[in-house]
Formats: sequence, C-alpha cells, structure tokens
Amino acid sequence: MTKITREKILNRCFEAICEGGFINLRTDKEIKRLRITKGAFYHYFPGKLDLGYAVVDEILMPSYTEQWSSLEHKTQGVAKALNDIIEQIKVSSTDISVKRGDVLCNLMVEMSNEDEPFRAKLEEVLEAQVKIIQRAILTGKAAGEMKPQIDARSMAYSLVGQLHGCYAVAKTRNSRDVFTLMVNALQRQLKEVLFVSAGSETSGSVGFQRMTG
Amino acid sequence: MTKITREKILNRCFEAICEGGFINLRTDKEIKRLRITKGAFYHYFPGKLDLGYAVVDEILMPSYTEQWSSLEHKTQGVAKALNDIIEQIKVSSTDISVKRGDVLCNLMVEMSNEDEPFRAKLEEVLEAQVKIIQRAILTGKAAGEMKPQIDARSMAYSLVGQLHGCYAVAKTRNSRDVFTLMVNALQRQLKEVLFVSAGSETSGSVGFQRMTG
DNA sequence: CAAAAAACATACCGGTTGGTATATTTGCAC
DNA sequence: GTGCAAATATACCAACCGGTATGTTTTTTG
Repeated sequence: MTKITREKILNRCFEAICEGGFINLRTDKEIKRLRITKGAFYHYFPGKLDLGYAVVDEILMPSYTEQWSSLEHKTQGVAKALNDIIEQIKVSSTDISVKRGDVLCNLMVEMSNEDEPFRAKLEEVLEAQVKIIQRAILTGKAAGEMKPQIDARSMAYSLVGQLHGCYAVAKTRNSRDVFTLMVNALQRQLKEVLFVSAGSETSGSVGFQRMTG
Repeated sequence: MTKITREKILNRCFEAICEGGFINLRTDKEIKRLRITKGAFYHYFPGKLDLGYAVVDEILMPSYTEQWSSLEHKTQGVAKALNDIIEQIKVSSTDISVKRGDVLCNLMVEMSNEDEPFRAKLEEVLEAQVKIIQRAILTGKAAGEMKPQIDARSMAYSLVGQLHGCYAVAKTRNSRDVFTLMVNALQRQLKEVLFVSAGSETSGSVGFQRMTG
C-alpha cells in the first residue's frame, strides 16, 4: 500500500502539467487538492523540478513510446501501421486536446531552454520516438513498402517535427479542423514521398487535393 | 522626442521575451535594467499583458510578415523565392537561436491556452503568414511553377507548421545540425511535392538522400 | 504666463509560492 | 512492546512580483 501517495502526486501533477504546463503547476494547489501536506510531498520529491523529471521519466516516456510500439517487432505492414498511428492521433483529437496542445510539445518549448536536465529528459523521449520510427522505416524499406532512397533518420525527425507543427499551429488557431487538415496533409505527404504506392511507382500526384477545413 | 521611452520598453521587453518567454518576463527587472521607474512603465502600458499584446502587434507582426514579403506582388519566380526564404531561415540560424527557439513558436505554445486575447493576436500573425504563402502558391500554380493539384491553403498551413516543428525539435535536441537536417528535409519535400520539377514531371525521387547530421 | 495634460518618480502593498524546520504518527522488525 | 525508520503533519518564512496610490516634473496649449 506504500508508494500510493507518490503515484497520486505524480498522476495529479501530470494532469496539471497537461492543463497548464510545468511553470504554471503550483505545488501548493495540488497538495491541497490531493488532501495531503507539504510533508508528504517533499518526502517523495526533493523539489518541484524533481517532480517534473519524474513525470517525464515515469509517465511521458512510457506513454510516448507506447504510442509507436505497434511499429516494433514487425517485418512487414509497417507502412500501414505507421499510417494507422497517425490516423489514430488525428481521430482521437478533441477540441480540448487541441486547445491544450500536446504535453510533450508544450514541455519541449517551455522547458528546453529553462532547465538543462529537463531538456535532456525531454530529448530522451524525443529520441526514443525517432528511433522507433527510424527502425520502422528501415523495415519498411526492406519489405519494399517504403522508398529505398529515403533517409530513415531524416524522415523520422521530419515526421515527429511535423506532428509538433500540427499541435502548435492548431493550438493557436484553436481549431480541431485545422489540426485535421494539417494531419491529413502529413498523411498525404507520407503517401507521396515515403510509401511505395500500390500501383505504379511514378504515378505522379497521389490524391493531393480535396483538402477541407 | 516622445515615445522614445515606450519604444525602449517595447524593444527591451521583446528581447527578454525572446530569451525566456512571456511568463518569465519580469517587469521589475526590465524596469531596473532600463533605468526607468514603474511610473513610466505603467504610464504606457496598463499591465504586463498589454505590453505583451503590443510586442506581438508592433514587433512580431511586422517582422514575420516581412519575412515572407518577397513572395508578394510577384507573377513568377515564387517557387524560387519561397525556397530562398526557407534557405535564409536555415543558414541564418545559430546555436543560440536554435537553443532559444523561434519567438513566435514559443509564444504560441506558451500563451495560446493561457490568455485568449494573446492567442487571438498570435493567430493573426500566423494567419498573415499563411495568407501570404497561400497567395504565393496560387501565383506559382498560375505560372506553372507549382503543381496544380495542390491545395494552397492546406499547403501553406503545412509549411508554417513544419517550420515550427523544426524549431521545436531542434530546440529540444539543442542542435543546429538537427535544425539544418530538418529544414533540408522540408526543402526536399517541397521540391518533390509542391514544385514542378525542371525536367520531366514524374521523374521519381528528387535527391532525397544523402542527409547528414 | 497659466492651466492642463502628459511624462515620469517614489513608496508601498498584498497575495503567491517554493521551500524548510520541526514535530508527530504509522508500519514493521525483532 | 520496544526501537527505528519511513511517512506524514504543522507552522512558518523569505523572496518575488505585479500592481496601485500618490507625488513631482516637464511639456503643451490657449
């Protein structure tokens, strides 16, 4: 039954960070909300920053790697799997999630130039995602599902970057439609640039019109 | 000789926002640094937020529209002009600028879900950029420089979004090389997806390898 | 030049907030 | 049940920071 307090703190503060970022996280408020005291809080975390580190390590890292986990340990079907993940990101978005933006993206922009250990930990999460995608592209190329001339690392960075772009712009536009529009554009670009099309290789444009929003 | 104080406040606080964002901007500190007093500051700005609004309106908006201004009032050569702008963004980046990230991008992520008027003003800047690029793509299509089936609006959003993705990821990676890598990928994608290639239309991959970083 | 308005200067405040010092309780080994 | 460490509670603080109230100087205007 121990550690339950620590997990409660962690989970609640993660929620708070999702809502308003790390700087806006007020430990006092969360302590009151959790009906605990400062003694309990500072027993498990030396300070606010350490709590942040723990959130990244113990919540963000698992959840963001799990998001791409279907790409791992596959020898074929990675192209479809990749598109499925992005489709899932697209359709599971809500007005609220778009308005808040992506937690990882928010923390990256907020904390990377603020606290070096924080930056390093966020970088780890980012790199973990990139590595999974990078490996998936190599697999996709080996399976003939993805174009062989593509540089996997470069493409992986581009992909996660574009997703962050979707999050950031849609957040400021405060529009789920814009988010959908941009992820659609990303999906179409992947089809055209990365995936080996089902029919002929050089069939020109692959459905790159009829974009609503 | 009037307004000189106001401009000093505006410019210095803009610098401070570039360095640490809006929340980390401490009016007291900047007032001391400027060797003025609270009386002067609050004479020109009702509050901190209003100062932020003024920075967006009077500094960010002009500078971010000016960045794309070479695309306007053109009937041909927009494809090259567009690539030139992106090239300029790429080569003018420094270790420091990458570490700080893009001011607009930072503010978008930091403030959009924090203060509605702030969000609206940032949205204006974003939309101004999108509109310029959107019109440029229409011009490019009319001139036969860009693929006719491309949706201009969608492409414009995608482009600015990808740039923000480059800023965010490179900031967390703390690597100018990664920034270059990602902008290179963006440029290649534009060549392949948006621009009409000089030779045959369906020549397949357009130099989409040899990505260093 | 006098009145008014603009442009500053000075002093102060009150809530917030992360953090600490210390006391008390709980759980568990022996 | 005694002893000990982990776990939790209580009270307090010092700095920060945006903002205000009010006073003084400078400039403009009629």
